[in-house]
Amino acid sequence: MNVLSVLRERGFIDAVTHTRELETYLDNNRATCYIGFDPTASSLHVGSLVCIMALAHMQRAGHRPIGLVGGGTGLIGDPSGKTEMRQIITREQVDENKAGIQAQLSRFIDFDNGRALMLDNAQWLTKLAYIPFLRDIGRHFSINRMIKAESYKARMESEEGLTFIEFNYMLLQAYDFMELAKNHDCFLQMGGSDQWGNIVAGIDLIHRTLGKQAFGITFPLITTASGIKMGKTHKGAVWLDPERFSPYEYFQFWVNCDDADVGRFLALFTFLPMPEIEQVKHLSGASLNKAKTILAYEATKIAHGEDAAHNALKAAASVFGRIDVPNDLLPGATIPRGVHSPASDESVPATHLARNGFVDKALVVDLFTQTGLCASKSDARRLVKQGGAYINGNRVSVFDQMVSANDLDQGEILLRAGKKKFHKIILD
RNA sequence: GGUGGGGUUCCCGAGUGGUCAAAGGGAUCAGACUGUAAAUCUGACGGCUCAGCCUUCGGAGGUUCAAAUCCUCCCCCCACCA
Repeated sequence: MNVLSVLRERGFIDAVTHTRELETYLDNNRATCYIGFDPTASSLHVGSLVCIMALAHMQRAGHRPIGLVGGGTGLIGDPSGKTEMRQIITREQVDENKAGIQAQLSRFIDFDNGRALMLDNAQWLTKLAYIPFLRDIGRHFSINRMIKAESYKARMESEEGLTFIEFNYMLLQAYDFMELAKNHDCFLQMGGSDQWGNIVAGIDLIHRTLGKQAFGITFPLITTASGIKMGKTHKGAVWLDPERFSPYEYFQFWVNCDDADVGRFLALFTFLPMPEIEQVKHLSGASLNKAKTILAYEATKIAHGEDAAHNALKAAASVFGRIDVPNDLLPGATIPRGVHSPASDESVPATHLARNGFVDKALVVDLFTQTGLCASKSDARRLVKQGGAYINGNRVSVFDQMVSANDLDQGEILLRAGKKKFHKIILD
């Protein structure tokens, strides 16, 4: 089965240009393809995961992915799919963020021996001279056509308007594609569906300047079953950087996905074989939770490694109770099978505090605030008042309760806010 | 550059001298129900030394017993005109 079919089957495809020709091209070439990533943050988040996984699939199929960091375009800001102007970032920030992104991508893609490339469009974009650019590139673009593009239309009609530099984004991205086609033999660009206009513009430019056929694939915008863009939580974006978003939280993010999303997410965000995933779609009720566990495990393993996935699973079992992973469910998964019993472990978020004068000195509410479980002391009071605060599994009923000696369990205290948020206090 | 309209608590959006920590909706959080799901219902939703007090309504001043609401200057956004 060729990559295109794999991607199609797993739900990656929103639109494809020149389907027939692209299929032939992929069948007969060790193709090079690219996706651009914004260097607006030092970490990628699950919003980019579809793109990342697509690159990984391309590599598995023997093609060569290029991760292009938009160090040059990041200085401008893409208006596509945005309702307001994006903040322009500085050169220094771009460089810093670029490093973080490269490191993360290498968890999903193998960059050894030129099997994949990491490039930065600042390399060529910052060298452009205005007049030659207008003369050689600008002449190929029709304003009439551009303003009809969905990405610009929305902004043209909005109150915010569209600035001239944003309007140039399409030309720059098309130029990127042309540059990659010329120097790296890259004739396939992929991206989110909001990139369609930009990708097509690049294909056009390549055709006009190099006289060659290039291709484009776009991915659907992944929304959750409840209709919101995937990857947003109360804490903001779900980052791939373990420093910003721990593997435990990452694991929990997947466990907590909507029932209706499990099959779709397994297809998109794991490499498990499709026939097995099809079986999951027949599950319902509580048994679906086991599939969520596997989804979480596999996704965490891909992003953070096997050890991290393992620890997250253990941590989940220890705070939420035993987790049973049956042998016959998604047999292709590498998750440890059987019953995972609650056991003490190190993956629950923890805070170390000095033991001295702790007992009968520390206010329970303060602990909730200090550990970040509550945003403020008022928030903590509220939590207690509404019965959502627990200390070692016992509900806290009075807001000014002190920590007493019986609250210590081998020098540790397990705090819980609501049903799912845990934090451990360890006394040194 | 001119004229007009705006900037309100996370977001949208009421409020045009006291009854305003500020309607309503969304988001979020907690409780109940469950399966660490969804939907639903209930409650909360600026901070604190919490039945009281303190700080918020673009910024800085001013009028007043009292201002998000009135006045002055400044900053920013939008529309139309040039």
